[in-house]
Amino acid sequence: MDADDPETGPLSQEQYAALAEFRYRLRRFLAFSEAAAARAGIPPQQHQALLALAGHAGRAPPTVGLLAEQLLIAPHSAAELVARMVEGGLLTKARSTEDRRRSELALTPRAEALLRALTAAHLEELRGLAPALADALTPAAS
Amino acid sequence: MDADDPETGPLSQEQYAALAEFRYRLRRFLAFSEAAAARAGIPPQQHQALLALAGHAGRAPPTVGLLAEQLLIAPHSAAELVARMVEGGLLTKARSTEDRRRSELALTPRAEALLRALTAAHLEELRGLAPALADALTPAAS
DNA sequence: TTGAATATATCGTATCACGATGTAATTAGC
DNA sequence: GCTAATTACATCGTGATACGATATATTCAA
Repeated sequence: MDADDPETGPLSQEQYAALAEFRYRLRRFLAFSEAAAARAGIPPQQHQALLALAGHAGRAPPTVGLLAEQLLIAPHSAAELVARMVEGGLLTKARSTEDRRRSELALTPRAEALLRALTAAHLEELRGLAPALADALTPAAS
Repeated sequence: MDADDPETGPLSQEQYAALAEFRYRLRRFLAFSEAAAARAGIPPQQHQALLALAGHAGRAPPTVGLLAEQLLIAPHSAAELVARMVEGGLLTKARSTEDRRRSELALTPRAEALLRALTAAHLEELRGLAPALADALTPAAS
């Protein structure tokens, strides 16, 4: 643990405080996000899935594997997530005709409406948070 | 859901992509952090607890309730977390003499060493991440 | 002093991702 | 074109952790 030089710089109290502050702000943002998703009636991870899929639009049709990559979860966890979302009427899943191992995913109209409202709220929230986050970040890494 | 104007701005594809990118970078940072904690041999939440407590130093002695506030978890969840950390030799817990309902918390030497190494690694990681995060953030909220 | 509020603790539960494993489809090597 | 290896997704049982409900101890207010 203290194998590789725990004295890599004296690590001032200010640095602990700055990093703690940064993580606190991050938690607040994530809490805001989770609350917003909950108000919209979906689990936070499903919101993230919708955003990742929508953010990918324009490129190749998104698959279960792509979702796993974007959310940093195992492929079989993504498969379970997608199953829940299909059951919840947020996604449609269709075997790819080119590679029948793959399932191509698409947002339902309901999911698109949810994501639109959630994204607007998040952009609004970030407008206020961005400066504070940047501030907490810059002195920490200086 | 689409109760309050889902058309608050057309929400371009770029905005979805930018927000998705921001969240992806956030996930990568959090994944880095969790991996670093795991390498140090502690659960990520225990690392966050150590950081929150250390970042608070200089003010009144930290308590279970303060930890709950900083981590955005319920007081009784913080009590459970602290119990695990005391058992793991990371924290000491002592009833306050002023208000015997409170438990004052302190890091053990082992915890301080762990946190020192973890914080150094995180500041290093943030040095590289900060610009990218800021970039992903600014256009999103513009 | 009695009741309300505060701080922490305990117990059972639910969620969600994971590990291990399995199946179907595609590709590589020959 | 046939077998082996790889890729993509799926299923089942498990574990960690935060929560709700509740309880106890302590302090504060009137």
